[in-house]
Amino acid sequence: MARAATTLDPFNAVAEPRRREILDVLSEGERAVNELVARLDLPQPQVSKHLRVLKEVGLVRSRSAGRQRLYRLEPLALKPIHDWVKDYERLWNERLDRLDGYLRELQEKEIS
Amino acid sequence: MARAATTLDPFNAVAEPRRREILDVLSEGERAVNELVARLDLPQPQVSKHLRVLKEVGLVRSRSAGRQRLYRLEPLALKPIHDWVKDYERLWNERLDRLDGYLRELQEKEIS
DNA sequence: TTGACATATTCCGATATGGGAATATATGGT
DNA sequence: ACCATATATTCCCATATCGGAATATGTCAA
Repeated sequence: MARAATTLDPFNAVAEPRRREILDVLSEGERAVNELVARLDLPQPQVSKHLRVLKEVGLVRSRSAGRQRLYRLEPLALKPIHDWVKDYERLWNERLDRLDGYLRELQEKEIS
Repeated sequence: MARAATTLDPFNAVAEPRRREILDVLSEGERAVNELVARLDLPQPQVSKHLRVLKEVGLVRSRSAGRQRLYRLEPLALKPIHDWVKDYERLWNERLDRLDGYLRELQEKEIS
């Protein structure tokens, strides 16, 4: 077995920087493949392929409009990622607090 | 070129479920490879290999203690991921709000 | 129907990945 | 020095990945 399929979960889908860029653009609103290609300066097939992956994990939805295909973000599909990292936020805040405390200590010594 | 190296950024490192599990255990505190192996029921070499990746992206640090090697989490290295998804939180909350509003509307109609 | 435009799919090649097994490299105890 | 324990590394394999190029599919317009 190689790496887990990108299509399985949002973590994998989002591991690809280009796909994150696509999502970033879509966070501004619905966009045609066309516009994404122009915006990201990527070959059209690559964009379509990335969109396919994003769609399979439920991160985007699409609808047809004339000969264009409009993609929109499905932000809720990112929640699992958020939920996972959120728990770690506490940990690094504690660390920063300790660092802060340490710096204050140093400063007091300096003053005295 | 194939997929970007897992060792490049935390997004890739964390895309692997086993590595997320390792981090989850380490979030409880420093652990020896030994203990991780027992906890996760994985072959020792795999654990060491995953730890290597996590170390290269700065997600963990290690220190020697006798013949054991203790690994500890470096939570701050997860912040880039948090920062990225955080911006989307607003979007899905808005969506949920609209859904909520819609449900209230329905309810009011029902009452009247 | 034919042609232009928009998007999706397929085929190919290079590469990185994760797992397994075996082995190497510490380090401590006797 | 020798052995046991703890961990890291290496080798090999099957497979999935991304990129590029070419091509297929779909849709509108004249």
